[in-house]
Amino acid sequence: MSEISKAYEPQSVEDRWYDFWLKHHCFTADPKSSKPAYSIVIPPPNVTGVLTMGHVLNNTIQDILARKARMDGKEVLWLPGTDHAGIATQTVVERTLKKSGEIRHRDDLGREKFLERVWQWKEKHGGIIIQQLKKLGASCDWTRERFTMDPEYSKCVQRVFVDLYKKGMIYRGKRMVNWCPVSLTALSDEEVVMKEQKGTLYYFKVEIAEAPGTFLTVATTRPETIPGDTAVAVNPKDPRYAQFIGKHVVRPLPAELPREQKLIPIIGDEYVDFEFGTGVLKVTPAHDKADFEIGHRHKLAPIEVIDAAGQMNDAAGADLRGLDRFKARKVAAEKLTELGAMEKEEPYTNNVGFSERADVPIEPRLSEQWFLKYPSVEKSQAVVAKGEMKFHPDRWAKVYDHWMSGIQDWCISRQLWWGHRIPVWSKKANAGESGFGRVQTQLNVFKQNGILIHMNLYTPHAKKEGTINVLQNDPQENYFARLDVAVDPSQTEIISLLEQNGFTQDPDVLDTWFSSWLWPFATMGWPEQTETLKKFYPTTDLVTGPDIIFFWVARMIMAGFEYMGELPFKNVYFTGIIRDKQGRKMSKSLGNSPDPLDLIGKYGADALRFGTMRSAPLGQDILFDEQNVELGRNFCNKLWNACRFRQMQGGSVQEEIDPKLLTSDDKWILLKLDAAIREVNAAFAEYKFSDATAALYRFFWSEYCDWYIEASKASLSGSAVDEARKKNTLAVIDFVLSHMLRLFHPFLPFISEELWHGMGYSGDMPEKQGGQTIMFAPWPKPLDDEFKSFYALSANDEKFIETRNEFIAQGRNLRRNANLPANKKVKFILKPSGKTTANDIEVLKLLLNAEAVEANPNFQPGKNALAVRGEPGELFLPLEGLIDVEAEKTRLTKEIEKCQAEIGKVESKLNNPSFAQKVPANVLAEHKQRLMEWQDKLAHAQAALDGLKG
RNA sequence: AGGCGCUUAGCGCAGCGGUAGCGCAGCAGCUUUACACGCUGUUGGUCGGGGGUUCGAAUCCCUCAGCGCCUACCA
Repeated sequence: MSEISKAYEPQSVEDRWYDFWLKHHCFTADPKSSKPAYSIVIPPPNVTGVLTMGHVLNNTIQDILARKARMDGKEVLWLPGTDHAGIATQTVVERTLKKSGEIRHRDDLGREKFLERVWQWKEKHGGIIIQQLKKLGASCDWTRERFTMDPEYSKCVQRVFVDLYKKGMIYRGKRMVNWCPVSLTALSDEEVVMKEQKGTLYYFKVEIAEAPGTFLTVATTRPETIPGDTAVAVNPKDPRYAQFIGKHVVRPLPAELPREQKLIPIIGDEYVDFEFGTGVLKVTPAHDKADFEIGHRHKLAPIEVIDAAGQMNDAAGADLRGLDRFKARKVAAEKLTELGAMEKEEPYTNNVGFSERADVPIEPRLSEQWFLKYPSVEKSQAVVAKGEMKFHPDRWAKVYDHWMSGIQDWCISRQLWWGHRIPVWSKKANAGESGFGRVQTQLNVFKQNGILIHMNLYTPHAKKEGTINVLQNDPQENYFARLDVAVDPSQTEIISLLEQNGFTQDPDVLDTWFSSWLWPFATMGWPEQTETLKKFYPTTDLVTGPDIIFFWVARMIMAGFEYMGELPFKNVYFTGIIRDKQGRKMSKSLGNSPDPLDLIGKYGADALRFGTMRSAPLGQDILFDEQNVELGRNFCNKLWNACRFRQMQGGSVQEEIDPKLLTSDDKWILLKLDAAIREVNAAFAEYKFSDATAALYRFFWSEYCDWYIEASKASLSGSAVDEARKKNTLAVIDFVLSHMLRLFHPFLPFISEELWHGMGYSGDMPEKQGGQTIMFAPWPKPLDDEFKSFYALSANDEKFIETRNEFIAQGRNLRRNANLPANKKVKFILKPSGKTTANDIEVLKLLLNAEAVEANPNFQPGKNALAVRGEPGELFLPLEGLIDVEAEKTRLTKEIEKCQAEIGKVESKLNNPSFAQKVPANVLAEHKQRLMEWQDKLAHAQAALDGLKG
């Protein structure tokens, strides 16, 4: 073993081993391997993103799982990659170009030039996060890194689109969608987050045209949409208003319009809640989802008054035209007041949908979009409900089930440029044109030749091939019919035919999640039945945040069933959310989000990993505190020094252990190792990583370092070193350390590898199973019965050391009671209770920090000698007048009180007649035993107190 | 508004029917020859409130309160 420094310096170690692993292809998965498969696909981070604490948590867990699986002898594929993140990436590039003054709008560049710039941006900033993941130690198979806009991946996306189109699952429809006036695109329901907003509820009155002087009062939060109102609705069962149904009211805005153009009907609709507001609802079909449906039921043509960018249009009238919708709200309210229509304004809190990305209120807007009816819904829902796919923690299964039950069609088109362009070519025809007969005939030739091609003809009257009849009752569309042709973009012949005939490709791109939902198989070479796909699909575990359970997890399950006929993963681990010390979410604006790379630089990647895992219990949010990382650093340093200590003892490495030479301490630590292995295994089985780290922490620090190593010094460097015994102790130490390093490896990959080699433990391992790297060393097995009986390990050894340690703790206590500083060496006297070996005495001396421990079976304590009693006998600390009698009296009195309290508790139970009758025998016996123990302690303390007085 | 979760020592958590525990912080002492990124000792809690079941409740049931998350078209 090479020379080892006093403190662990991760910086000099980590890069070296990462390069080593890469150079030796340790992360590369071999689909031809005969080992059982274990696989994870990474939740692809945004290609231009940077590493956050959330990524650290998520990817550390994946790395732990992957590394553990390798040590378990699995063939592991951890498949990495990045996501093109349509809106986020496009927004960033657009903003940058605007900021530099290069463009005012993306149209200034045009689609192709703009996309060139995005690709440039991606080349420049993309992949930073990949480098950062490497710093963290992520053991991804980088040879298989994928990007959702890779050519092969894009083909998968288009193929799936065309397939679902053919199946009639994808359709085009004019619907109310969530429109983001900043990103200028439609969003799916999942991309809308509800936020509580403080606003105003405006009450205004409208006159009933047929009954002049009679008014209805309407309550609204959005007076700016009044010009878009096409009716007021009341509940037909509402006795106050039912009589007015069929009459008309005069809409107050736009003010300049003549009265007869502002007459709108009073309609009856069960949707209206007569408890709320005034029970009269204004109906704005163009700008409200519910109103749209009411409008639809009553055949009311919508009036659009807000444009795509959220500004009022001409139809909104002279007062509002050109204003931003929020400015318009105020102006509209003022106008109502001015007109004398405003009755009152009340402060009001309601929930408003915000665009997740742009963080502005979305505007419900009628527009033509592509929708997907989800495939394989029932199967996907059942697989979790039946427990064939497990969620950890499982309460998320309920959330999933609930969402799947109320699943809505997915709006998959986005009015963006960065993404997968929708592979549909279409042409509209006016009523006078001859239609599409010629093109259809030509396309049918391709179809007959088995080339993927699907058509939908949209007309006001006919339905063909699953057509959705969108043109009916749509006066805004001025064409007669449209032919949509979905075709795989690789079919260039068809596309040129289409384009020659005046067809153009749909300008929109697909929602980013429409590509991510294929991730588990599209990354593995689908639709080819590749070796990789056969070996590694379905994947074993998925690790992700619960915030994307609908965005991603649910959709992957459905895509998995639809295209692979099988679930995409067997287990889903949902991490918590990383928050700051005060429990706030990490965010850029709060500045409470530490840069993980800074932390790695300061403390090391292992420290960051360990600190994070230690504080991340399953199913709970994580409060990030740099102190945890510091603790991880301290832990690594302790591990480093524990190994350094072993190294300083010299001797040859990993000798055979001779059962005959084992001390009780040796046996004890072997049993503790066994317990630790079992605990860590149990924790892994339940994905409880914080339990695993806690067990390792306790075993290594408290049991191994604090007790075992200190005790073993008796054999290693005591007054009378027995060479054979020393050699045997070193063998035990090597045994424990070599197991421990392996247990640590998934959590602390770098330092464990460094020490594995540094200590020479790799030396006697087979090349592929630990010889080359600890990564493939076999995961420690619990000690079996054969092992235990060969080394004569028994519960008695464990019990003996445990009581001995308790005894030592009490002995150390004597010092404090006597106010003796730790550096004052004192002599203890032991009155042994049974056989006491020289080694036992030596261990006592070391652990008591004593000048000497004198064994004297006939010792008669004089006055002022402190005493404790335990397994090895009675221990005395003679003090000859140095003792602080009062302090000791206080302590003993306190102890007596404690004993009496406990005795009281147990006695009151035992004296309860029904207790003895009803309680199980073992519990009764245990209580009696407990009573005796406390009584014994009481007697002892009482005697000691009496001794002081005497 | 519904659903889920949480409430145990200053902080973060474990325990989930039979003597309230762990880590960190705090306090006191210590250059004990692996480690001050350390060692030794140690102070903190009627387990959110109330009621019930039980011989026995932090643990099971009911109820109230606070916090958090998710779902939802109440203007």
